[in-house]
Amino acid sequence: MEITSIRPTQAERSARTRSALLESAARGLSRYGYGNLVLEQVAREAGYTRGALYHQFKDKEELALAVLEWTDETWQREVGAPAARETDPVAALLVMARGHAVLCRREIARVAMALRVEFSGRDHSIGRELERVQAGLVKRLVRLINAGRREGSIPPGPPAKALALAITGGLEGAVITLAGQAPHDELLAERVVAGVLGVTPRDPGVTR
Amino acid sequence: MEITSIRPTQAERSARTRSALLESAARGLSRYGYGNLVLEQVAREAGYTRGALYHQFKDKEELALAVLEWTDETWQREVGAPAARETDPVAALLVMARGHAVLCRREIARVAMALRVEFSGRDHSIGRELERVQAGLVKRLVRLINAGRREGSIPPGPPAKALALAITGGLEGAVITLAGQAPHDELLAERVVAGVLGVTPRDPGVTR
DNA sequence: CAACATACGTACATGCATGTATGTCTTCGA
DNA sequence: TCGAAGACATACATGCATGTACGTATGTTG
Repeated sequence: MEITSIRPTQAERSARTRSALLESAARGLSRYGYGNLVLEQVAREAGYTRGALYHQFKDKEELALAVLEWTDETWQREVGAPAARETDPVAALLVMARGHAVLCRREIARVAMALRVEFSGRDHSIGRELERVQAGLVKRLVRLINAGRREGSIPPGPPAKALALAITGGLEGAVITLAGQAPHDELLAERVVAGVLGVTPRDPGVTR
Repeated sequence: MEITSIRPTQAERSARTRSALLESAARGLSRYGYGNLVLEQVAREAGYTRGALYHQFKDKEELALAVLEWTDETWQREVGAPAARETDPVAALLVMARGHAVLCRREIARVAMALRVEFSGRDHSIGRELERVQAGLVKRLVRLINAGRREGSIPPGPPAKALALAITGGLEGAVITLAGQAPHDELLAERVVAGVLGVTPRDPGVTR
């Protein structure tokens, strides 16, 4: 970290406004969706005008793609990485559930759901990027599920991919609807995942 | 049923076009959401023009409200009613899960999710109606959960309302993401609900 | 069958959000 | 220190979807 207070260099300045715009856009996307998102408001809530926004991003689409990338990175860092440190597959899946619930309190996890409603399955760059991210997550879940089944901690049943899809959707839906009702959101997120997997979580009853 | 084939009376004609428009709008809403829904396309896919649409509905908002009401009625008839015939609370909840999954194959269940993304929590008539429907469902779920807990078939845990919210969201999210992958969607919907409740379903998957 | 109402199509007006072009000020490199 | 480039604001042009006004044809009622 260099000295940044007195006179911010241009790169820093640019980076600051960029993240401010990204955060504002993420809030807007999760609240209103892509179609209803108005860039004037995004810029103003970040403390700028549309001029700054169009200076940083080519157009609305590229802004949305950047937000998507940003949220994915955040997810990988705050949910994916902790889960990766678990050795037991089931434990890893449950850690992901809890982490996702916690992340959702910051209402950034709704971005994916919002964009999915509007672009899922369409021939559109946002839709494709969305499915790319989703596919990566599903792939990871499938590996964990298969590992758990080989290990015997996850019972056999429907194809692992179906379980993975159900987990991503069910988890997102549940925590969004719970709207960050701590502390139940974590427990219930865990229960959704455990239920789909067909395992019984240790469930301390009173979250400990 | 009167004779309708030779010369449709005006009331019948009107009713036909109205449901055609409603169905088209429902598809459009679940695919694109409210903001991206273009009425020209809605009308054309139903075989009419925007003139017919504006004759049947005051404006876009009223159309969306009518769609919402229509989907709710469909849900009550095809999912709610069968569940109401079950005496055991847990059985009723699981029947609802399966029914919801089946309903989702017709991609009308996505309507609520799509509208929720854009209007949830906002001061808007669609948002309010959405929450009204949601509140009714949650109330019903809460009653079933409480009954099950008194009966002992559902273990104690977080507030019943939190469970109910998690069920609605988790169920919707899971079946939407599964996108009607029969037959797994039914089983996994059931597992989501069972997981949230903290019960173990009989699980005919491995047909014991 | 005549007068009227209803179902629907067509044409126009309006608003609003996006994207672009231009201008101003600050920072950077030589 | 001076010119160039970057960061951002302002002003303008364009497109597109909504809503409305009007026209037409098909039923309906006396």
